[in-house]
This record gives sequence, structure tokens and C-alpha cells, in this order.
Amino acid sequence: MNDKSLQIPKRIKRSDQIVESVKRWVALNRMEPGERLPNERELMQQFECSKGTVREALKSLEVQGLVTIRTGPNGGAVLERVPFEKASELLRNYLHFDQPSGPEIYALRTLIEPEIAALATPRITEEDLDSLEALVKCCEMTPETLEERIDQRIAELDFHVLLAQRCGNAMLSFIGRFVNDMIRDLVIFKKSALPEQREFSCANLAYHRQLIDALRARDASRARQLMHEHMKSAEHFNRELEGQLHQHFLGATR
Amino acid sequence: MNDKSLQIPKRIKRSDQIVESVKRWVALNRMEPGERLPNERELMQQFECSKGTVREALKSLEVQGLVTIRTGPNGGAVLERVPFEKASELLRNYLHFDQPSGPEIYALRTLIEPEIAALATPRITEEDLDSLEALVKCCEMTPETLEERIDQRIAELDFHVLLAQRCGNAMLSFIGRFVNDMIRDLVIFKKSALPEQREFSCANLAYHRQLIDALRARDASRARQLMHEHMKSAEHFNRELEGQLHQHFLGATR
DNA sequence: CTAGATTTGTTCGTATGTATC
DNA sequence: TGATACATACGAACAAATCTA
Repeated sequence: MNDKSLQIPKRIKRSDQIVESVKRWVALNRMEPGERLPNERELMQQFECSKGTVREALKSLEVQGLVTIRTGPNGGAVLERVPFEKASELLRNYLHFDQPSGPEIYALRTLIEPEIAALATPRITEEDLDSLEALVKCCEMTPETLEERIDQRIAELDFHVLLAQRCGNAMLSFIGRFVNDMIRDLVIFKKSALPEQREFSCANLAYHRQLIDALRARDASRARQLMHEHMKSAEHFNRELEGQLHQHFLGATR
Repeated sequence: MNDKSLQIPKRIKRSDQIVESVKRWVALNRMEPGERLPNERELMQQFECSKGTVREALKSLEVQGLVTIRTGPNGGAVLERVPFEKASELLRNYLHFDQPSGPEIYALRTLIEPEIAALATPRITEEDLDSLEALVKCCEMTPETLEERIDQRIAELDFHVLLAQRCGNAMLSFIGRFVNDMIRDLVIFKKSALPEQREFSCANLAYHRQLIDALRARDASRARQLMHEHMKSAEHFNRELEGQLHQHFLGATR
């Protein structure tokens, strides 16, 4: 009962009321993804408002990623799981004026990746192990071009994303994927002219191979320990890299 | 005159294009919170579209928490930092069909709270310490009513929220606040008829007092260690509590 | 305190494109 | 192929909020 309505003496927008009503209705009826919301006409009658207002409310739900709106017969708003990409984008907006630095990202990563590895150990399937080995294979050859180097870094990150998706803890999984996304952006945008860091790649490759062994042996505590060392190593190399970049772009920081 | 070569394969909605354009424009111009976006009329001219379409785009930005829209002279859309509550709400939507369990929440909390405490140690101010002590004071008296008991649990959580706000790592801070919000909901909704757990409250009180001492002494590693023990203790009591509740509601789970 | 100016907010009517049957 | 149902988009008119003189 303790709603925002207590805080807002001012007029609450009609469409926002509808959004809240629909959300409550979905939660109360335990609606599942794929079920359809009433169409525009029914909603207009239900809430005694115009087409445009209903449309604005549906638009709001769509922006939040809660529904997708299909056109055509039997179209309309259908309930959806919020896709990761949408949630990720919205959290990025939150961080827009407070961009996390490289070291901050790596600090968080060092905290959570070991736990993700441990939780994923009993849940990983044979197919997952095959996928992980395929990703490792991508990183075996020595990269010729800058693009190949970036592709390898992304394959390394995908290794961690797959583990995050399998860890079984929705929040931990989200954070893991989000953090790896942030690092991917660092790799792609900020450091497209990044030095080779051959040592770094080799260390990662070795850790990933050992991690696969630990996963296959279902040895969670070894996976945790390996991942922790891996992250400490990555943190170290990143610090080194940022130091080098700082040398190059003295005064051009932002 | 239906020339297919003129048809653009994109089915991206006009308003979404406008949203993306505005976002790019904001990022490129390094716009700060408080600055105003062009008003509806100018945007209509800029993007050669109708008022309704512009409004839909602005609404989208508002739902994402990126702008607030005021009416009247000098009104319009002004750039905002996304408030925590908005980002939190959107992440909750993401988790709606994958509700984290109590143990999952506490597992994440155990990972991050010690680091938050350590990072906050050098950054906490005298005023913050006063606030923390005030929160501890709330938990000293023995609660008479259920409501008092809940208020004390919330004061305990606010202790952690304040630390999270001061830890200086935006992502860690967000996760800390989010996790404590989730626990607050557990306290308020699921366990309003929760048993007294006197031992739990006393343990928390003791830990919080010791934490304040460590913070005052600027002893980050002790703060980290204390918080870790605190979280392990809380995790244990929560497991005990969930066991009790499970006894009561056998078969009534969902 | 009132009146007017400015800007957003809401609604109606209409037209068009598109997906499904 | 055509009919239908729905979203998308436009424009005009009016309502409401808010600032300023």
C-alpha cells in the first residue's frame, strides 16, 4: 500500500497510472511470458481513456522491455521476459554520468567471477564444455591483424559470459554478463590501438584450459581458485596497460 | 506507384530513431544533467515529424529515466542522472520471471559487502559516522511491536546502504543498494509474521558497532574482515529462518 | 492576486502500411 | 489474392500546468 502516490501531491499522469495498473495485474494473475495483454480497444474501455493514452502506456511497457508489440491480427502486446540486452542498456544509462574506470570494473570482476565459476561447475553440460573448448581454440593461433586480436579478446570474454549464464544465480549471472560487456566495450572502443600484450593472452589461454579441466572434473573449489588467480592476473595486466596508455595520452584524459 | 526499391528494409520505428539520435547528441555534446533538450516544436522541425512522434520519443527517454519533462514556460525535457530507484525498478523487471531466492541474495551480499566496507573506509566522513551511530541506536531498544521489529531491520539495512553509497565504485554501490532493497522487500512482504530472532538482532548490533570502530580507525582490512563475518552470520540466520518458514508452509510454496 | 504567455498534455479524426488469415 | 485487424503517423484543437508581469 505504500505507494509513490504518497510522495506526489501533483497530478499523476494518466498513462503512468495505466502502466502501474497493468504491472500489478500481470503480477497478481501470475501471467507468464507469451500471454497477451488486452488489445487497445479493451484497454481504452477498461481505463476510460483515448487510444493515444493507451498507446503511450503500452509504449512505456515496451521501453521497459516487459512487452513486445506485434502488428496484424491477433497482434497487440504480448508479455516478454526482459531481454538481457535491454536491462543492460538501462543500467548503462544509470552509469552514464558516472562511468566506471577500468580498475573499478576489474575490481568487481575479481569479486564475482570466482563465485560464478564455482556455482557453474556442477551445472555445466558436455555441450557447454565443447563450446568453451571452441572458444579456447579461437585464441590458440597467433593473431596477425588488429581485428584478429580483438576477436580473440572477445572470445575470451565469451568464455566468461557462458559461465555466467550457467551459474544458476540470476543476479550473479546478470552482473557477470554486464561486467564482461563493459570490458568488451573497453576492448573495442578505447583500446583499438592497443599493444600486443602477448604475455597476457598466453596467461589467459592457460587459465582457460585449466578451468575447463576443473569444470570437467566437477571440482568447484579448484575452479574458484583458478578463476581467482586468473582475475588477479587480468587485473594486473590491465593496470599495466592503463599505465602505458596514460604515458601516451598525457593530459588527454577525460 | 508502389516502387519496392524505395522501400527501406528497416522497420525501425521513427520514435526509436529519434531516441537514438538524441542519445548520441547528448553523448557527443558531453551534455550535463540539468541542461535542456530542444522543445517539442524544435524537435518536430529537426526530425520532420509530428508532435505525437516527438512526444513518443520524449516519453521513451523519460521512462528510461534520462530526462524529466516539465510543463510551462522554460519547461520541456531536461537531462537528468538516472535515479537509483528507476534503475532498480528496471532491473527488477528483468528479474521478474526469475525471482532470486533468499539464499541467492545472501550469497551475492556475502561477496560484495566486505569489499564495499573496505572501499568505504577511507571515504566515510564524520557526519556519515554520526548517521551510522544513529541507525545503530535505533536497534538498541528491544522492540515491542512487529512494526518496531521491522523498523529495526530496515535501520540495519540502511546502515549497509549508506556504506554502499560511500564506496566510490558506482557499480559496486549500485549492486549493494539493490541487494539491500531486495532484502528489505523480503523483510516487509514475505516475513511480516516473522519470528523474533533475538539472537540475530544482537549479533547484527554487535557487528555494526565493531564496524563503526573499524571505520573510525580507518582500518579497511579490519572492516572487510568484520563485514565478512557479519555476512556469514546473517547468511546462517537466514538459512535457519527459511528452514522454519518451510516447516510452516509445507506445500504452499510457489 | 490576477491575467496572460508559454509549453506540455490529452483527445479526436483520419490516413496508411503491414502482417495474418 | 483480398479482407481484416492492428500499429504507426499526422494534424488540429483544446486542456492543464507553470512562470512572469
